[in-house]
Amino acid sequence: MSHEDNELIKNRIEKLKNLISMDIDPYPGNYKRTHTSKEAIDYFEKSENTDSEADEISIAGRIMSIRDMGKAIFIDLLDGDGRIQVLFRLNTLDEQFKNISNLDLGDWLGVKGKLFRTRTKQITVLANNYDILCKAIRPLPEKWHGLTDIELRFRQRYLDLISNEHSKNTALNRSKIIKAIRNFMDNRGFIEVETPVLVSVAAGASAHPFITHHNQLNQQLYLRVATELYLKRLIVGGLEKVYEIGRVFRNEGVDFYHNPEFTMLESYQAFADYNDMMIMVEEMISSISEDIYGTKILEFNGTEIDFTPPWPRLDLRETIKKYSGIDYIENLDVDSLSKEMKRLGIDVDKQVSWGGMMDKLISSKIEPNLIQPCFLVDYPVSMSPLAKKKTSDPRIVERFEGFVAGMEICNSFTELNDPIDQRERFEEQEALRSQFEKEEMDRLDEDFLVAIEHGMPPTGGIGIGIDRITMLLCNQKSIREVILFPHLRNLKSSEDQN
RNA sequence: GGGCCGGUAGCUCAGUUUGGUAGAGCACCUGACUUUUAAUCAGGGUGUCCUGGGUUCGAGUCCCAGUCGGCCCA
Repeated sequence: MSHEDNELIKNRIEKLKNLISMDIDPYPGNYKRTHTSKEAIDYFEKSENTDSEADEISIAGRIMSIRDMGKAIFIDLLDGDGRIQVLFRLNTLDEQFKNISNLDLGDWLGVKGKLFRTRTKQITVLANNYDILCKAIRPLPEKWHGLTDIELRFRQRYLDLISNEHSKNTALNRSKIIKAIRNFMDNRGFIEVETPVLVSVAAGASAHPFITHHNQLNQQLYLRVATELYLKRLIVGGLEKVYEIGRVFRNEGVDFYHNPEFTMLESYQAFADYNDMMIMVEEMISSISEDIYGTKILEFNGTEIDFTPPWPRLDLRETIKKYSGIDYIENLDVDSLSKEMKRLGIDVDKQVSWGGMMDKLISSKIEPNLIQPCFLVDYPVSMSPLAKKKTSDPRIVERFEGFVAGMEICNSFTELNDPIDQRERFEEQEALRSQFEKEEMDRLDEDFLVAIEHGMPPTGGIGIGIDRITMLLCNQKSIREVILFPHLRNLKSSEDQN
């Protein structure tokens, strides 16, 4: 809808013109506030307790509510810390009082005045003077029901943040979680690094990449699907403990657990193995929970989740047997595994590799049962082209995945550092990709192979999905609630957005 | 990819069964009110009923196609 058509916008533009005609700048460059809403309230309470008179203060915020009593007007201002009430009176403001009629919900306002308590004991700023800091020309969502339309909440997240306190809290908690992870890693002597987002081989995970292009170099590039292989190059280079918190991009569907771009923590540690990684994960998650909420036990989706270490280590083979009756070691070829899975009613596509079928078996029959934090340990080699084989059984690698609330939250292995074996595994992946066109496989990265041919020490690596950790710690069922701007389809035209 | 549900005022939603002048609350506009707080009181309806076709004397409502979103399944 255009501005000319909408009466609410027309009214506001009219008020804007009124202000300008009175030589009032509706968009000043700055405003010096002395207190946030919370600081002002704390300050007043303290002065009450010590019997010292509170000085005049200045606050600033967005107008959320106007209660006009004629010659007295109450306005609620919302700032980053919360809300505070302001009282405007005719006989303290005079001509500025009349001008309040040019204010609307959503405008930004700076107010100077002294604090007091109303009859109902609410701490309030008695305005001595005010400045318009920004005139808004579109209305806010309704004050009581707020903004509930899920599509609008995501497309216009700023409105969601204004109207829905829990959305704001989730955003703040996500920031706290990432900070806590950085602290955790930094305190353990890891160094934070940044590796390329634009890569010429989208290696390090089995995922469809996004394709892009560099004009001047006339070079096809991909957005990374993982940071893994670059971080391991750094291990080769002698940086013994590294991590990166970075966006990765996977060209796949969108649902409760997946967004095409998401944030991963990946970390690699020389002279460590996957057992050390398990300890790191359980310590990290439980200590973050403790840091932010003061407890290691949180509710998620109506269930109590106890993050207290140690988390059970469940042998993958035994766990699959327990929940499905299938022993994968007895079914190492495509035909027999697909027969077993069909017997369980799992629809198996002809165009899926053995590893792809195992993935499906685990996600459909095992994952939903893993509610309390646990690790599934020791995976088949053919599902894990970057992991080191167990010395006791070359069909199995030292790999684990962590699960909480039926959701995979991390993936880790003792890194494969035998360059001959690594090359063979990559070649096997490339062969599988040409055999199963629909399925994505890990990619051979020659430059990475050259790196580890120079020698990578024994290394433990871990990848943790930050979005999913945030879901768990913020009690959000959907990944879209913890990503400020989740991916949505485009609307047909910009016309439709208004 | 398949099935089901939804899109009506700036926002939250009725109205669809059984086709007949487009509705409510908040917001907004006019007026009253100097400690209110979902302020209150009196008055005012501001609309591409998601889009495009079709049926019909007549479509928000029925039919078809599309689009965006939600839920379930793959």
